[in-house]
Amino acid sequence: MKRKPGVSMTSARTNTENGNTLVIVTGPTGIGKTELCLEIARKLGAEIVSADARQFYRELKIGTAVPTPAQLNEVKHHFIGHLSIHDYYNVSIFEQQVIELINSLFAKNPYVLLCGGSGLYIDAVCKGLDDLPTVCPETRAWVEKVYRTQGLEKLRLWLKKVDPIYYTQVDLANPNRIIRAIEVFQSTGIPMSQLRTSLPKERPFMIKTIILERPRMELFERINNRVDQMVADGLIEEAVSLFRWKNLNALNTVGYQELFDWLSGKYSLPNALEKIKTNTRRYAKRQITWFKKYHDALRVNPDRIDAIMEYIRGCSP
RNA sequence: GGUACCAUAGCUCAGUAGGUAGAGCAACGGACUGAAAAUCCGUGUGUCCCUGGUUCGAUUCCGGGUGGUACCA
Repeated sequence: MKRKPGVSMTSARTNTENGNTLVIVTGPTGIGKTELCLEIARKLGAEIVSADARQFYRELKIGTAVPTPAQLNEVKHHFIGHLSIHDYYNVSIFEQQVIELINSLFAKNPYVLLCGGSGLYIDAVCKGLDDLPTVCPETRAWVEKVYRTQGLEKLRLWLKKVDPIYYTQVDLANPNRIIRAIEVFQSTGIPMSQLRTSLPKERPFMIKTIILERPRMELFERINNRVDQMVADGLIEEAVSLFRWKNLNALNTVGYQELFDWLSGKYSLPNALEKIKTNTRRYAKRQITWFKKYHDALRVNPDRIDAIMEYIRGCSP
């Protein structure tokens, strides 16, 4: 649960002998990652790997602010639109695929860009995940059904019985965490608390992390404007076309759920659009909180391209 | 111009039979290991419009301003 003090989150154990560098560009949604990454990629001749867990899905374009076709054409991007919303996917698969990919990309260029705002996915690339099982859908459905029919307290008691240690560590108000721990035990017979080591994996490359920042008010204004732009670009039509799949996990996403609620008659369209803005702002806030633990990163305004390039090219991280 | 009503948190409003105040939303802070744009936890941030008066004490009662709304001219 608690991370060991002093262990870096983003470049814990790296082998820097070969000089290969993974440049991570992250920050809250709407800060300007896409534009900046494109410019960095041009300067370095590097390719871009997305760390944005919603841009994976090819059906989600407008609402997830994927790069334009022109941008995608100019610089090679990976992990954008490589999945359908009907596919199963998770962070662990991402970790394996990205590590494999970037190691092959280093054969062409000493720099690879990892660009996106999904903190858990970035952590998976930087320090890896423990060897936890991916459980079969039946097991999850079973545990979920117990939660729905018998409530959270029932799950807590279940967890207390199968993993009393994790019971004292986990957020007991968060159903997702408890469900996960139970399903891990049910499918392996090993308690979650034994499988979690939290030991960072060694990566055969250097990591430099850039966290983009702007004044809060400026960021929120950009977010509000971007939502308006998405609507002008056809977000509503996109949501309407996906309405029948509204229960898929990939569509449990800001920008879609609010419009689905409107389509279900829950509230008016102007209300739905206002809620998209609010929920996007909250998402940005959660991201900002997450990135606060990246202690060894460069925190910079995306306009300061010169400082950013100097940081990337500089000898000392 | 006259009459009535209103003025309290960023917004919409409640309240204090006189003892410096609280809801919703917004906002802010935090957690996070295969659902992560997900999921979950925590926090009131206030010249109670201004100014005199009464009072031990006024956001509350009274007078006068100012601003707003409605109706009458």
